[in-house]
Amino acid sequence: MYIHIDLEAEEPIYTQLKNQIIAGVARKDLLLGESLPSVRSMASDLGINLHTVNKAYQQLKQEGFILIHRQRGVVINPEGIPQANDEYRKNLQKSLHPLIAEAVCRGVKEEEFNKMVKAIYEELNHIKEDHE
Amino acid sequence: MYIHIDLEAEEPIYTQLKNQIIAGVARKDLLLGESLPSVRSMASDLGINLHTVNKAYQQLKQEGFILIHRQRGVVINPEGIPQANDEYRKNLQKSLHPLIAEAVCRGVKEEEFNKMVKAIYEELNHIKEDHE
DNA sequence: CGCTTGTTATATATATAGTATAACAGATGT
DNA sequence: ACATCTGTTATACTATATATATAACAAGCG
Repeated sequence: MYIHIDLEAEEPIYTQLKNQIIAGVARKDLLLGESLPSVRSMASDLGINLHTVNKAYQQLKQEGFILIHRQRGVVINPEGIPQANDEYRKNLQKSLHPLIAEAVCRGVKEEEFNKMVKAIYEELNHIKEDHE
Repeated sequence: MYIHIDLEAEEPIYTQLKNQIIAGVARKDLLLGESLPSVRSMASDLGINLHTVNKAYQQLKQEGFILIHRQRGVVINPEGIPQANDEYRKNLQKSLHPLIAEAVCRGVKEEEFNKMVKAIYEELNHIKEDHE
């Protein structure tokens, strides 16, 4: 899977990496059980430090997206990603609230907001060609 | 308007303050043209430093939520908040994307997501009692 | 004039982000 | 057995962001 890091962005590198892996899982560009590159080779590929990759991997592991076997490496959780629970929903609501508050101030109605959400859902559901 | 700061939260204080003011505008708890406390009195009220308040105010000014007159103080933009434009929509989409990607991974369908959005829109539209 | 306003300038402390090396420990391949 | 790959841990360093503490400046108002 192609991953692009913007070193100039204000978003931390490990966050960019995390989000792109999560997006890869969401759009099934990364399948359950699929391997990810080792911290060293991923770091080398992206031109960043291995600790930065490790930080992203550790958080993805903590959140249930990946499993890390001592020497077999890193794989997308073959059991699937832990489904939404109350704590997750609470946090999602907390993240969504300020975005919607500003949207309301700027005149974005619920229908338009829903259209943006729909567009993102559809983008993530696009069928990908099997390449390679 | 009541503002509550959590000093232990990972979210920066100036961000908490910004978001609560924006939410106040969204739910019309703060009206256009209404005054905000001076940086010093707001800082004193919240038990934080005046520079932290100033940072929040500067960003709110930059984003068009408030006007700052040299000595008359700080007011919610009487002309109204600048309406959504292409740049704002692009940024909103950028903020929304990772949230939805994770939601997809965790089995949150578009309908449930829309329900959460709807709940927040409704919370912001609740009519407030006029208290003083 | 004296007060309050926002503003600017330093200085300091702490935390986070990122990099650079180095070393350790477990599993694999030859 | 041995070298090699894996994740992991430790240390050190730089840079930036967050937050505080003082102090001073400049403009308007009563």
